[in-house]
Amino acid sequence: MNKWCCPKGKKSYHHGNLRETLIESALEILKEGSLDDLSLRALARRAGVSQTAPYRHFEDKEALIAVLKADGMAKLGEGMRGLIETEKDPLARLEKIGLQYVQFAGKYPAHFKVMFEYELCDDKYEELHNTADNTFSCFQATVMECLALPNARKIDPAVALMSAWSVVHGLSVLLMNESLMEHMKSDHKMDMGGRTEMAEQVTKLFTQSLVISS
Amino acid sequence: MNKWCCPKGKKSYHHGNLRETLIESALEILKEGSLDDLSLRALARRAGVSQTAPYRHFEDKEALIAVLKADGMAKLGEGMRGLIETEKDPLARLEKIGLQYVQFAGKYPAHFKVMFEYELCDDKYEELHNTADNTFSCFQATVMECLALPNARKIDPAVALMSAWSVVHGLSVLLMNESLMEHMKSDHKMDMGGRTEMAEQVTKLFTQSLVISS
DNA sequence: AAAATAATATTGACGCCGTCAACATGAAGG
DNA sequence: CCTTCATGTTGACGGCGTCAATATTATTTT
Repeated sequence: MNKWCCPKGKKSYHHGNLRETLIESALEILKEGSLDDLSLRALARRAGVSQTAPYRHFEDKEALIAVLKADGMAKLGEGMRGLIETEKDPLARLEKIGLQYVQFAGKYPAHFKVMFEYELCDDKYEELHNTADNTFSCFQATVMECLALPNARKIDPAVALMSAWSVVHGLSVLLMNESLMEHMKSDHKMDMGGRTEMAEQVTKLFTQSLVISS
Repeated sequence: MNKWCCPKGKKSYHHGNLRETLIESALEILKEGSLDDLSLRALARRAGVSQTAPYRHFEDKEALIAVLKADGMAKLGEGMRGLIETEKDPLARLEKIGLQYVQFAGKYPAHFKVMFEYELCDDKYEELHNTADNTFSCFQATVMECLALPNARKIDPAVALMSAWSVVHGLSVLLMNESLMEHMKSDHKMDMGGRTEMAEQVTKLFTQSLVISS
């Protein structure tokens, strides 16, 4: 395939690579814009194609969103798998995973929002389902390793998992919300420090709660 | 005012109470529908009024949203103030406040989403700013009381505050997300139990991390 | 090579949405 | 009574997701 791809930018009736182009454009928009800027029509425009062309590649807008969600989940998962291999201490790894999670949200807020705020019945999209499952397993495995530590406190695994996830997810969301952070700084005389430092300290406080304090 | 209010449901050119009607309708929609169902046109329709009538009472859609956000913040704050008066033990109170927070999100997910996912420069809306500030202070004060306890561990106040808020907010958000919860239950053999129990245990785990374990 | 088929893209329309400009109605106050 | 001003209406604009009908081109079959 792709044999007919126009060699010198000549306009041809068929685009030849529209699906990938649309996805890439969408990811670019998510990098520099907000969720509202993401419309099928805008993507079509950007690809120099008619407004309904995308429907030959995505059943509807949700199907495109599902791909973007899967892409984000995959990126999150890659980072986690990297840390699973390089950081063998479960507690230290959990802290690093948490930091990574928060930084991802800070770097790509719109993409992060699509991943977690755009709801769709996602077992309808197999790739998304599997990818999310995979990424989630990395996180879960690390928490479970922490609970298996000799000095671990006795905590219900489900509670530990939800707690860990809630901390990093909540922190990600709150830090992304400018007006909330503005409240903290100006009106309550709180020095929030940098994103990274805050994330490090918050995750550290959490991991400490998993083991017997020495 | 209101003198001209139609006494027997007779249609009159002037509605007489449109602003409140719109707000109430919006709150109803948030109770039983999703955020997408909330449009100025739908509200106007529901009030039996033309599509541009709302613009005599709200500069634009954001201004209406600001009112809804303020309303939600006020309700959250009321609950917190109630607990400040009835529960004097800071740790127990923090747990109850956390539970309340999570339950609010569970009961009114759409309203909760408007409050935290619909971003707007909210110091443009004074009432919202003040209400949010007030509610936030209740939460902050409780965390600070915990840190002032005799057996409190030494934790940076900003870190403790962000941690506490992250836990309850993150948990609220994750529990609201059906597909994420579906992942947990089906694919990872986790029993999440009920919303309430999970919230209780998660917040308890957090408050324990604030004090020296006995 | 020619004809049939399937994939891909286009045009035009529909009903939503937020919002604006111009106009209509009617209550309030001199 | 007559003006003023808040409140409501009509009609329009551009944007959105999406559908039906049509056109163009790639691939496959004959």
